[in-house]
Amino acid sequence: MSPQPNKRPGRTIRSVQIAFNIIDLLQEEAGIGVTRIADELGHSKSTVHSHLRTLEERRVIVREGDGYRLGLRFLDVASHVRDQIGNFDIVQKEVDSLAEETGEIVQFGVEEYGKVSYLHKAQGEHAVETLSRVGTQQPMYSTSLGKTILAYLPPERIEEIAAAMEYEPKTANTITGPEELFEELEAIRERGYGIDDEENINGLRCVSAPVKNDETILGAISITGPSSRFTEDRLHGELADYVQSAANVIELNTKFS
Amino acid sequence: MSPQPNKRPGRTIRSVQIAFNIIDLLQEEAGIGVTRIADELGHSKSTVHSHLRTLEERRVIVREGDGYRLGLRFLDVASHVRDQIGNFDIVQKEVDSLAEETGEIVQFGVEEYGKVSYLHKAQGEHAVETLSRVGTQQPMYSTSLGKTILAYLPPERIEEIAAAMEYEPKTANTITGPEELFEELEAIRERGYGIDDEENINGLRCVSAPVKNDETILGAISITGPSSRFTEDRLHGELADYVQSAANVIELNTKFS
DNA sequence: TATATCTGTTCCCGCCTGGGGAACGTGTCT
DNA sequence: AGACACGTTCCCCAGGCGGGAACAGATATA
Repeated sequence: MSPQPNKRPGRTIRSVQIAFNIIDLLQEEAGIGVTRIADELGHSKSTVHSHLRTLEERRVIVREGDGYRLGLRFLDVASHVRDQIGNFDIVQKEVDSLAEETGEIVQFGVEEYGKVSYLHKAQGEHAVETLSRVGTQQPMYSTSLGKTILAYLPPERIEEIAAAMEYEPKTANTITGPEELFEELEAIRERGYGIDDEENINGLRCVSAPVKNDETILGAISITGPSSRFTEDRLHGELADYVQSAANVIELNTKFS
Repeated sequence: MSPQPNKRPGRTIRSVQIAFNIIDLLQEEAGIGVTRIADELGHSKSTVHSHLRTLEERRVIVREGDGYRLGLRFLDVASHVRDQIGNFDIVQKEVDSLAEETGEIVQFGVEEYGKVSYLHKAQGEHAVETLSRVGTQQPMYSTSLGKTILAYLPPERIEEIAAAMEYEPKTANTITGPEELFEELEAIRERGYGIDDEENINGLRCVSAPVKNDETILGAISITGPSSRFTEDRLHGELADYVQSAANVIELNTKFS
């Protein structure tokens, strides 16, 4: 469940861990009850019971029929989170319109904990289905969004993230080590946009452009599609132009906020 | 902070309460640190510290600069929550298009814990600003969404919710007691849509139509605007037609899911 | 109707965990 | 240097929490 390079441990609180295990479980599988949860997590029913009570009182979960699901409060929290990130409205608008214009998948991502998290995603009409989903994370070395954001982070942050990185080859083209990565980052900085040439998923290519506020990078915007439609030429030409101008629009609108 | 009619208490876990107090606090005010949180909640720094560690490990919160904010993981959770509710895509599409068509505020809400929670909201170009926000809750007796949903809940559920209700007069028109409420619900069932005639906020009127799946109500869709534009005639004519046909579209598309 | 077997709930006990105080380390203002 | 923020760590001890078991309904099986 957690083969990730563990963070500094410090002191961690068991009850809270249990509570979030329950939440995680309910996220994956809604509508289950006390007994099922207790089995799944290896706790006694009474323990789970008091946790459910607590979470219910907090409106974190809701009793529905005979089972629980996550509460709508999370929608509220999510909208607060988006607001905290920066001017989300502009990003959303720009992503949506680019998706409509091109018909492909357009995403906006930011760095969090050394990974890329998708803040918003829009799919045009002939968009391919991908597994990425708003809020989920992907590695930085195998995605164009990740590499592009990484390229513009402060050098010490790059080092820090790169040090904790575990290069898992997702396809034949995936970057497999730091040297290769640093070269790639340099290339991105030179040309101003990042490429994913079937490095994360076979058959898919992406281009992405950085969105900066002054000198600090906020995130990146990318467009994704099948290699058949995304030829080398289009990727470095038309498509790169698209994401770069979209990034510009966002930058201009965020500048004065 | 919690003047609501308390639920059945049972046993509740203190650490988890503290954890969510921290989350709530960070939702309201991002970027604060250990000391500030400790002061605000009346706990020792060490206590707060271990909680923050736990939450950070869980990716619930993120350290940013010198302070914490809620993590993007919430976006993921939120999208799961929406999926669990029903076919959210259709709802979203229908709400958006109705908002664009009419230029006003359109919302979709469901009942949770005896209140209305907004699942989605879209504002057309000359939409008024309202305080409602996705995920937040409003009382059922003073909103058209609430009354409409309530009208189509099973009778025993209506009783249950009505019993726990505290009628707070928000404007001169707010419903102030059960008799009045039940009459209103009956009227809604007869005409098939609900009205809010400045009962929640002065100067604002709404119409809403129920969205059902077979006999169970899923939620309701509403349109909101200033009384100047929302005359009696338009409300019961054109605007009622709008929400009802939108509700129909949603019903037809959800039916086979 | 009785029996069995699922649920969810409650009770109580004893261990251990989590909350608090205080000391420590570090950086940033005077 | 000093003073005062901040976050972090350490340790203690009480009481909170996890767990087992008993209890209460609801549903199924005979």
